[in-house]
Amino acid sequence: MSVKSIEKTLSTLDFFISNMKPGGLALKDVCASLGFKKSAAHHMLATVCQKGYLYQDLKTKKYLIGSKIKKMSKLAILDDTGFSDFAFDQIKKVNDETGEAVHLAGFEGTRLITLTMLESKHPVRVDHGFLNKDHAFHATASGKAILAHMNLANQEKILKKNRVKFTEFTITDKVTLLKELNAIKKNGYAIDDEEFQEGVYCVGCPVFDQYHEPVASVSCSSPKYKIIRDKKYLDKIKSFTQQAAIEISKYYKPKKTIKKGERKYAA
Amino acid sequence: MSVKSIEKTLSTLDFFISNMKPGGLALKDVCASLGFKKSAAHHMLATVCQKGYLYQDLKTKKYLIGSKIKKMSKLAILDDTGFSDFAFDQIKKVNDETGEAVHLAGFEGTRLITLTMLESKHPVRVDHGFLNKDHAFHATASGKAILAHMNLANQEKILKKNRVKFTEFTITDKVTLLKELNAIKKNGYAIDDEEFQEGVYCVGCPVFDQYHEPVASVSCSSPKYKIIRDKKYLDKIKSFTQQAAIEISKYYKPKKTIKKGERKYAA
DNA sequence: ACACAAGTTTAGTATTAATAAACTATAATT
DNA sequence: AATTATAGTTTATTAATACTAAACTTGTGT
Repeated sequence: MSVKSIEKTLSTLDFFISNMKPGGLALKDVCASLGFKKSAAHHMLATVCQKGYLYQDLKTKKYLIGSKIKKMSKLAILDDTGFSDFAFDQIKKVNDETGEAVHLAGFEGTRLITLTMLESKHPVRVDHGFLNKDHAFHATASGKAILAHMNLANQEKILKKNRVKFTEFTITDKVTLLKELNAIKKNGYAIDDEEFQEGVYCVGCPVFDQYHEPVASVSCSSPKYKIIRDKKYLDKIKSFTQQAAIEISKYYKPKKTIKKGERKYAA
Repeated sequence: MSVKSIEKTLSTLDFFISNMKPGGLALKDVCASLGFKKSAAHHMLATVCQKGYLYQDLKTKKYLIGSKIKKMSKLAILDDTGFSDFAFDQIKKVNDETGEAVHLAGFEGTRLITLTMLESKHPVRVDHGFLNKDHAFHATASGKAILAHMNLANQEKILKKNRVKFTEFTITDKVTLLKELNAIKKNGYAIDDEEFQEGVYCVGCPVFDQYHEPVASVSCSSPKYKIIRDKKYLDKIKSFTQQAAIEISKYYKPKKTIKKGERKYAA
């Protein structure tokens, strides 16, 4: 079950984060974009302002990002960039060698999150269109690579969530998907053959922590026609992606600087 | 009117931001601290997780800061540090010359926010205990300095909000406060004589934008006994604080780099 | 293996958030 | 300057929803 007024509120914050304009956003803009009644939206925004997450300009009546959200941006808690930074060199190597888009994905509970990515020859470290966006576990090489190595209980939790059909090749059937995951576990890499986007072929390899629990994945995407045209091209991508994932896994191995005690399992 | 479920949710996010622990926070911790029933809290947290603002570790069941919040911390929208950076040198000068705590406060709608502060000899640029915290307009030198120079309509809006009595010296009576504000406007500086904290005496001066609208204030706090002991000490503090406020106001004067058009009024 | 603690789910009720309409204030138009 | 239009705010009502309580499940420690 979910609490609807919270959903609406957080969707509104999402909207502000993605669509902020210099002078702020007007009530009617929020209503128009999110389909709220102005009265209800007003009550909601008043409450959000009261808590300091937004604030309303006294003259223009427009809503702006409040101090609470700004405060968040300065918090040390959020600095978990260590892993992404460590992984970056490896990600870059795959990008350099293949010239294709490379992604590093992590997961939070049942969500798959893009931590870092590199576009074909164009490094994009801060592209908020894709970065931190959550993706489908069942329809991506990154997702399946992680999923395959998870314990069955957590696998189940993620698969229980809606398995959206993105293309005609998206595997939505549970049994088929479980077979696929088994194969991935044996092979050590996952394939996304136009399952998320048409014409896009990806290879994904899992990153493990010190307990050999999957915690992230590296994936490399290529236009499918290249894969078809040159059989060896896939082998090349596969090998570099796999190597990167192995190297990144070492982040969890030698160093004892990582939190000990609390973290006995994969996230 | 305010929406209670939103209040609770945002209070919960506040709680996570302020009280986060390495392994995350447990449901029972949230309930114990905020006085929620576990069932209700569970529904709420499930929704917040669904929206990606938090997430739940699959093994430990503890709740952690989600990607949405992390994403916020990387957004360019939030970078309004220009003003604080410009002001810092002036703030520092007051701190160097007086050795006392100096604050730069701005405001968001009807809230007074600490933007930067310097402790006696100990520069604290990132102290989340005080930074970005919102303070009382009616009981601080910073607040009254801004309030005095505001237009009456906005003054009214802020004064309408609860005027809490912090000490026996806090002015809560509206008529008395309005007289005080008039005097401040004439003098060009505001005094907080133990109105917020006992034994603490502050001087506050307004910072104006290009339209001569008050947008911020500089304040300098001193233990009251020093003020009593040495009459000239107050003059010294007053003079440095005032000078800083005048200098900081220049941020809005010459440079045309500031957003033009949209911002015709004070925030 | 048992008991305890923490988290999850469910169904029912009472509170609450959304509605609609009236009102106010501000901006645009003639 | 007066009028109309537009956006935001407030209020009372009702329909919906979030909270409660209790049963259930899962996991942990003894």
